[in-house]
Amino acid sequence: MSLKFFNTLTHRLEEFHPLDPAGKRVGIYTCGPTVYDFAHIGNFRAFTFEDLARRYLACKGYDVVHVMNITDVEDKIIRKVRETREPLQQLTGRYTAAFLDDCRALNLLPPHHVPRATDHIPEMLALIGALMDKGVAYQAPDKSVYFSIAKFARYGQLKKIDADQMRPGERVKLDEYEKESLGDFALWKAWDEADGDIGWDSPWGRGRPGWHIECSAMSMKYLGESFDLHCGGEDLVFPHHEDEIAQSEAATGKQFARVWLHCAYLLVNGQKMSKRSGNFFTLRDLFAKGYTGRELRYTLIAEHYRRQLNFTFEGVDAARASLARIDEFLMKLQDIAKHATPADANAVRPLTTESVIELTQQNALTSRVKTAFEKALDDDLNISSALGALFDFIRDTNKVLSEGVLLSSPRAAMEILDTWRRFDTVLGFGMPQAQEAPADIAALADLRLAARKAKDFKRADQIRDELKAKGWVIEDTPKGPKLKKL
RNA sequence: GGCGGGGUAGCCAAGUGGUAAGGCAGAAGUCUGCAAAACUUCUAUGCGUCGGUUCAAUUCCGACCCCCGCCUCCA
Repeated sequence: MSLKFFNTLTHRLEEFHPLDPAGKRVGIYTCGPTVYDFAHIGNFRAFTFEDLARRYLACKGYDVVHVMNITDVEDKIIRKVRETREPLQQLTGRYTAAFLDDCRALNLLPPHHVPRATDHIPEMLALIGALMDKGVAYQAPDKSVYFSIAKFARYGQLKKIDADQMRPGERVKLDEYEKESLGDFALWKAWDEADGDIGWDSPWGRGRPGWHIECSAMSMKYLGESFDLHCGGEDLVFPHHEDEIAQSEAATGKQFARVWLHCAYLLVNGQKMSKRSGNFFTLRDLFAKGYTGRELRYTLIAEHYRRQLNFTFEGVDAARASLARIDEFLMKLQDIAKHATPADANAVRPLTTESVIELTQQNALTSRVKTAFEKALDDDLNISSALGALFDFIRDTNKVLSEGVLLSSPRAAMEILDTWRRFDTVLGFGMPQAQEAPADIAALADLRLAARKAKDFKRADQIRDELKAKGWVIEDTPKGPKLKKL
């Protein structure tokens, strides 16, 4: 089956083929955070979607090299340094560490390279130099260096921008710049007093890099002048990615990234997140409300990346309930698999007629879900369809379980768990861990069992309530009572 | 003004020219001392509105309404 992605560059669904002639290595560059504050759940929607793309490529057998930058010098950072007087490196170091913590909480696979902008000033200067040499960049009277979009005929590949129809936003004061053309963007920003001691020497004077140049310099350094995938939020399409293409391709004469993937915005209660409307959340805010990284991961990943995701607490609660269903299912299987013998694990135990039937029945379900899962994700990461297939599988297998068929077959349970582990390399939800009850809890459970046997149900229910208050749920199964941590 | 995405049950959401996956929530039943979990059944004559094409449209075409995003440093 072939993997298809919706390429922003061509605006079409395209079959994915790596640049690598061997068809093996895939380079992905994802635009990382600007570390001047905690990242919010909207940021993490993008990072989670990129993680899914990366994991799926790996699942398909590609050798993925994932690069994500850390923007650690930029206007907002400089403003914060000025306001707080905290040294730049200390400030960005702190928020970088917080960001990486959050990534771990969401079970995002660490990128293979996490380059910081300030560590790559020489690479950026070299790129700017090349653009100056080619005559597509110029130094303006304000000493800043700009890229001249008029010199790059292909400008506007990602987004059809008609300069005459543009309505400049309100965030930029045009008269602050001395550019030749409105659309020109800064490659190097000349130092001014507000920058304080932040700045680097360059052939064009002291200053700091423009926003886009770091991504071009660092992606090409780690992935080569041409590479496979470049991802980010849809808000980066213009101007950020457009400008990256212009400056990279103008410098190298080669195609920059071949496939561009952009995820849609996350809204909160139907509106754009903003601190003013009180619907602005970081991961920390949600942890404080009792939600886990895993629950957020499910929430963020469960909606197709090109559709707007409306984040609501009802949505996270639904994610929690869905995960509980999955966990219940997996723990039931783990319980059965626990009784496996070494022979089961090595699959050399002679099969009984009964277990052959069980395995055959289960193999049919398993192969169906594998096919459906892959077919769904091959289709531009259609996660809804993939999860649908998974829940179909859970229902069908539960049915077999409730008929008592699988209960005696640790080997079948192990095989299902193996299949699930493979799905989970893509989903990253993790396998649930049944917790052993501590002695005092187990003792209470024994007391309850004794009460039940004596038909003292009032006492038994009392103990059940007591256990619940201590965070343990007791379930009576045909094999006896089972304790579960809440 | 330009460009783009979307409107499917209470909520989230997949999908197809042939009569609506899945999850959450809800109802009833089986099981249970009672529960829990699981299973079974039920919950959109309907897929924004109005036209058109077709044997047949939610799916194609046209018009319209509504929501959302981007249009210079926001993932």
